[in-house]
Amino acid sequence: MALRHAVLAALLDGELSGYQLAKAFDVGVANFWYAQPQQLYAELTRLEQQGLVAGREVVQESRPTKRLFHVTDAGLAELEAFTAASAKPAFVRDDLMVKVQAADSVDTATLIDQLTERAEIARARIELFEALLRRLRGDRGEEDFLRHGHRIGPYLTCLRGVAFEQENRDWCLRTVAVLEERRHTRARN
Amino acid sequence: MALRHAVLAALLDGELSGYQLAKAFDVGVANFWYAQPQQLYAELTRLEQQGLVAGREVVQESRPTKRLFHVTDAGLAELEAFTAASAKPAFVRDDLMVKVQAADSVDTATLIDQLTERAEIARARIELFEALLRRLRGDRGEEDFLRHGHRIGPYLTCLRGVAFEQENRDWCLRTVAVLEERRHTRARN
DNA sequence: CCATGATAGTCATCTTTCTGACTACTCACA
DNA sequence: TGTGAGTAGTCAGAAAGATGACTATCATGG
Repeated sequence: MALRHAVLAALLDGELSGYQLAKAFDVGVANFWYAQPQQLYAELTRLEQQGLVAGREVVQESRPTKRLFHVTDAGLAELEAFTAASAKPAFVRDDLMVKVQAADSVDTATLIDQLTERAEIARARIELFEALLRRLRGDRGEEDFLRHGHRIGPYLTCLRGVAFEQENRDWCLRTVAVLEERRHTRARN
Repeated sequence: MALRHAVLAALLDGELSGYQLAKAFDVGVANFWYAQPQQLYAELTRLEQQGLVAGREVVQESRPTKRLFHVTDAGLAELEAFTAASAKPAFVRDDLMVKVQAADSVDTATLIDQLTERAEIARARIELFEALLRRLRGDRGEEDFLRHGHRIGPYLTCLRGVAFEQENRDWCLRTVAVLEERRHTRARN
């Protein structure tokens, strides 16, 4: 039950509707959690029943009525308790890594294609995250922001997101290079 | 259904019993997949029923009888098909990141403790992975091994594991430094 | 002689996550 | 005039993953 905490943490940034939350999970939150909109709506319902978030209806003209949620005091207490509890080490689960693990037995060309595609995705995400970082720190320098800004949580996780994706991209490109060289070497024999 | 493919990929390294597989998932495979022993036994049973792996009993004296599994041709074909199918982008799911996202609202000291602990875990894993890399490449240099060695799959994924954990450790330490400086700054005001 | 830890594995069940298929309204564009 | 894209949300059920409680044997150390 950790999606609930990810939702709570995401809602700290201000009131959000389920729909907006889904958008958030596509960018900033994507650094450390991934979820479909349906899951988020379901989670919000549960959290509201338990009094950890509270929602209010906002009638809009020219758009459907939405419900904006915010974290309650009970929700904050829950987050606090969650933080105090020991976390199990992060784990990566990556289909692409499974494929590379089997690299010696499967088709190299397919693998190279997928690695290249992944490197491109990583590149795009780096740009996205860096734009988010610039937005979060405003006109301040990074050091200054981290020292004196408020709400540095999202900034810190985003920093990790950038580093992760850079590493991801570098590794993909390096792996492609290795596989390609081996392909050529073998072709010559 | 991706654990199945992780198991198949892990079994490419040679015949393994469920128990040995569980060990493998604690080290090399941990780079890209995590699973409990019970899940692995269950998965092996399913894979055997579907003819993707085959097992043989090995009676041992001084130890319980075990079953060693290897990937069948059908299993290889399955891996090939899996590789050809598009992979969904990797995602990280990390409790600790959720806590950092909420850093502005939760207890800083707890967070610092957990980040420090995580950095230490990362350090230990880096050592573990580097030892594995040395073992895999034997007395060859990395470049030479990657060019001419066989079974480079596990080596490549392990490289990523090292990079991931290094980045992990660096980020944890950097985050600790930031949080600590803020704590002191605030104490002064 | 007893406890502990490593080897080897099973069973049943519970949670959590993921997916597909829906409804409904508005706006812009062709 | 209707078609697609964006906003906003719901429901039911399938799939995947995690957990707790077990059984056995042998070796080692105290």
